[in-house]
Amino acid sequence: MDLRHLRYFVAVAEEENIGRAASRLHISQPPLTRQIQQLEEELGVTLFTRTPRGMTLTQAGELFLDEARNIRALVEQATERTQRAGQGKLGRIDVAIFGSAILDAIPKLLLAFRNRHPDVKVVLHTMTKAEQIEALRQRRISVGFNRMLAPLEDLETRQVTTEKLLLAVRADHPLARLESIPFAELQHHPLVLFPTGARPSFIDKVIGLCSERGFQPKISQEVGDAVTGVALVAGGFGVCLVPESATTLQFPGVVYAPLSDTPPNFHVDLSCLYRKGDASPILAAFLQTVAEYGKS
Amino acid sequence: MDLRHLRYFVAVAEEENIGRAASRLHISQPPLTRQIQQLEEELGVTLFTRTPRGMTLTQAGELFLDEARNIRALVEQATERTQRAGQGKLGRIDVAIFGSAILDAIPKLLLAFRNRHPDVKVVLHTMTKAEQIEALRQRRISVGFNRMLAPLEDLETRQVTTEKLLLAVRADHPLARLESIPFAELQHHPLVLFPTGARPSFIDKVIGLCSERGFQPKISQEVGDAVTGVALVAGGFGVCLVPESATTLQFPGVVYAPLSDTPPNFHVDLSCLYRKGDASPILAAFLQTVAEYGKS
DNA sequence: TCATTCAATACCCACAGAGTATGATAAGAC
DNA sequence: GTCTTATCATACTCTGTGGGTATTGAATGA
Repeated sequence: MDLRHLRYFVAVAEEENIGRAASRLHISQPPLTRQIQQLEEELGVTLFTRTPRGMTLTQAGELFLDEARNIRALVEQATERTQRAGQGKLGRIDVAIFGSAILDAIPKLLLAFRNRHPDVKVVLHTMTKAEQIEALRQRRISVGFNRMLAPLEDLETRQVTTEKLLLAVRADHPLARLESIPFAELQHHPLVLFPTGARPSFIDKVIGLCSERGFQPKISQEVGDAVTGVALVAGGFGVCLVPESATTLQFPGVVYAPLSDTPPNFHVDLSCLYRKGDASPILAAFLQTVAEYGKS
Repeated sequence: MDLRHLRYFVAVAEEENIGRAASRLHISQPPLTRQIQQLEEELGVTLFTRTPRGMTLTQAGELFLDEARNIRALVEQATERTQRAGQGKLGRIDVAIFGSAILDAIPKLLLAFRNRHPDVKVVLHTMTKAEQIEALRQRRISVGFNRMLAPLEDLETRQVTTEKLLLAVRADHPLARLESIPFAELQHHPLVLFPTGARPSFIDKVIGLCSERGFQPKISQEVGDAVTGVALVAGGFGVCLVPESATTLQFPGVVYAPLSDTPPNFHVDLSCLYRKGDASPILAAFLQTVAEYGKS
């Protein structure tokens, strides 16, 4: 039995006339007769009673008509859904983020993707950089967001945004009174750094900027994420360089001040990471949104 | 797209290897490759990622696998149900009965049929003989039960049972004292007759039996059915000839007495009536049960 | 570096589905 | 009653496609 048999059967059942059904199906009458006979023979059931006025369904035929319509509808639905899945419009994507990445770009980006692909379920996982890389290789996630990504053999990176850096200081700190803080000032104040864990990280970026200017920062404390870092600034542990997006994090008694006289490349990138050669259409759609987001 | 495509696709998806899937399907590898390619092309969707180790489903492929399995299960179920319908094991049959036919044979027969064909819904309609004939011609029913059926052009009859006749008399009636009542006694007592309506009927049977013996019965009253007839006997309207099965109808103050010295053919048939050339397998199964019931 | 193991391609054959022409049958028209 | 017309079924031919064999291409692992 074939889907063709079902299509033909439904046509004949609806027209109650082989000739009309044949022309509706754009074939001639004899092959249609044969197909119906074949179907009946294969089922071992008489589906129609033949009269000189046409064909009428038997009771078994009525039942089979219902079933045939169901099957055809299901087939249509299956192709439609599969095609949507193939276009990245239906399905699921697992995305890794890191602690403070949720502060700015990521939520906007996810919102944009959700609006464009409402039937794609986005599952978020909070992971460190090392965890993201492993999860990508094990195919537990399709894309991860992070900073300071070094090139890798099997993983591709793409820059999402770039942000300049600001200094988080206590409101009652002497530096807070300045309009903008000269970068060199950093050598005189203890620094809170983040994140701990996998290198290279934002920590190395800050240390690198300092050494470009010929000094080594005084490290007051290393912490896991920007939130904790700013909290320690409030607690008097020193000052802390943060990406601009972290300023959405308003903390009582802490202000974010711009710096002047900064070294070149005084900014930090947010990138995403995915498997080389991953042909998933959902990933492609996701990266498409990422790219358009980066432009704006 | 074909059911074959689905069958092949499921095999490949399950084996994750075209060669193994091909041997499972008892075909060689190249045609299977081509069928899968065809399917992908028709859907416009990549269902598998090809690796040198085999084929693994894409996300869209996973979805399509679900759908394909559903469709195949539905097809299987459809053929199975249709075949059961074609064998008269599934469906519905509309059966007409007349008033007092429900007294004996019909319920037993329906019970036997129900037991043998539990998935066939039997719908009962109470109709007079004329109504049954019209309903049969209009295909509103498939079979009717009645007595005294004359041969008809387009309808077939089949005898179900034959019953002898008994006389319903009041318990305080002089005849009730006799062991058995000589038939000729009937000419001295008023008779209650049933049913009114379409001729020939049971009434004609009784009158015929009397005239065979050379007398005309005194007709006390004509009523619609046996129940009313026996009720009038209880009320003193006279005596009433009833088929044996009516004795299940116990009425206070009425007894059923056998007759002696009866004319030949002193019994009445219960027959069923159906369309000539009706090929419905459910009717065939029903008539099969009727035939076997008649034997026992 | 070579053997192994996949899928993909090239090419051929046979069968089944579609076409044309015709037959069989019953219902209406006159 | 006869003829026409509608229906479905059959006979026969042809072509497209599914399936077969042989081979190539690509990647992995010994």
